[in-house]
Amino acid sequence: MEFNEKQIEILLVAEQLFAEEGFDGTSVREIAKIANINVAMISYYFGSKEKLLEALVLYRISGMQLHLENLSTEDISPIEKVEKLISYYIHRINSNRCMYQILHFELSTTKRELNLEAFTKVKKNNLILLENIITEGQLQGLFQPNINVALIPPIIIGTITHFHMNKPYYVDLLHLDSDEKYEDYIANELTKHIQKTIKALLIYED
Amino acid sequence: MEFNEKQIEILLVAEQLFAEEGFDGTSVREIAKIANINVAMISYYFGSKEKLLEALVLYRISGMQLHLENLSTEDISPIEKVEKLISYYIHRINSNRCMYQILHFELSTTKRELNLEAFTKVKKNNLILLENIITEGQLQGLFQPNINVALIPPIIIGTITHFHMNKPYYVDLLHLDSDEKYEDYIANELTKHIQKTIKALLIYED
DNA sequence: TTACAAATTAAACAAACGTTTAATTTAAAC
DNA sequence: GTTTAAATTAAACGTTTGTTTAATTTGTAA
Repeated sequence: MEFNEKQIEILLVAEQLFAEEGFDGTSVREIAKIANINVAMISYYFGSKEKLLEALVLYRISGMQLHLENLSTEDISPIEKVEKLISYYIHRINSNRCMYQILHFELSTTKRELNLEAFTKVKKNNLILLENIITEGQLQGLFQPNINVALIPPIIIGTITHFHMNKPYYVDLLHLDSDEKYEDYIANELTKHIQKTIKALLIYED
Repeated sequence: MEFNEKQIEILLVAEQLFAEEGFDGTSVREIAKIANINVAMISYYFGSKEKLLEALVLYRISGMQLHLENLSTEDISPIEKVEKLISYYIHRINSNRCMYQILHFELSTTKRELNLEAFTKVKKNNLILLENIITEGQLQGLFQPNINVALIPPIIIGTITHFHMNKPYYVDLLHLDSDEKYEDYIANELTKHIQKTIKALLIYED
C-alpha cells in the first residue's frame, strides 16, 4: 500500500486525534478541518472512517519491526544484549506513542474487528529474539535456568505504557515540570530502572 | 452519594459497556435497553451521560482503597509484606478490571475532564505504604539502599494491565484456552512472576 | 378515597454523525 | 486547444446521537 503526501497528512492528523480523543470520539469533519481538506476526501481516499483506521494501523505497524536481526550475533555479553533490546523496545514505544495508545484501545474493544496479525507477528518475532539471548546467557551460566521468558516483555511494555498513561500523575509525583524533563526521565531513569529490573530477574536466585 | 437499586443497575450496565466499547462508543439507548429502563431515566437520575460516568467513577473508586493499614505493623518479614502487597494489588486490579479499562482511557483522553483526585489519593496512599515497607527492609539490611520506590507500582500495575489488554495474544501464546485457565494463570504464574521480579529488584546488587 | 410527589413512559427535539451525490476545478496527455 | 481522468468541492442524505417535554402511572401518606 502506497500513500501520497495528502493521504499521509490525513493519516497523521487522524493518528493524533484517534490517540487523544479515541476513534469514536473523533469525527471525520474534525480530521478534515485540521488536515485542511474536504470531508469527502476521506471517503474518496480511504473508503470510510473505519478503513482509514485500518490503513493507519497498517501504515505504522509495517515500520515497527525492531531492526535487531544482527543483535544475536553481535560480540557482546548476553547482559548487554538484553540492555540493548530494552532500550530499543522503549525507544520504539516512545516514537510510536500515539499508535500504541490507539492499539491499546482497539485491542480491548469489541466494537471493531481490526486485523492485528501484523502486530502479533512483530511481537512473536521479538519474543524469539529475546528467547535466544536468554538461552545464550543460561548456557554461559549467567542467567538462572527457570525463567518465564514470555512474561518479560509485559514488564517492559507494561511499565512504560503505564507510565505514559498516567503522565499527569508522574509529572506531579516526580516534578517533571517540562516536556523535556519528562522525556529525559524516560530515556534515563525509567529506562535504567527497567533494565535493572530485568537483569535482577534474570540473575536472581529464587 | 447514595444510589438505589435501579441506579446501581444502570451503573453496572454502563460500566461494562463503557469498558467494552468506550464511553463515546456506547449510546445511552444501549445502556437503557440492557438495563431494561427508559432512556429518559438516565438523565432523570444522573443528569447526563457524562455525569453518569462521573457517578460511576466515584462509586467504584470509593471502594478501591487497599485495606492494608495494618500490614505495616504485622509481624512478618518485609519480603512477605511486599509479596502480600503485590497480591492485594493484583487482586484489586482483577476485581476492578472494567473500571481500570475505563480509567486508562479517560486518563489519556483530552475530551473530558474527569475529577480523578480520589484515584490519585488512593495511589499516593499505597505508595507511602510501599515506601514504609521498603525502608523497613533496608534498615534490616534485606533490601538494597538505592531503590526508586515510585517506579515499583508501574511495574506491578503496568504488567498486569498489559496482560489484560493483550488477552487474546497471551491466551494464544500460553494456551489458556478457557476463562478458568486464564484466571488461574493470573492468580498463580503471573502473580508469582511479578512478586519474584520485585523481590529480585529489591535484593539485586547493581 | 383523595392528594401529591416520585417514577416512568413515548414522543419529539435539534445537533452531529458518516457517507454520497453531482457539479466543478485541476492537471496532464495528446 | 482539446480531451480525459483525477482531485476537490458544497450540499444534501438518512441515521443516530444526547436530551427534553409533557403525559401517564405508581406508590404512599393523609
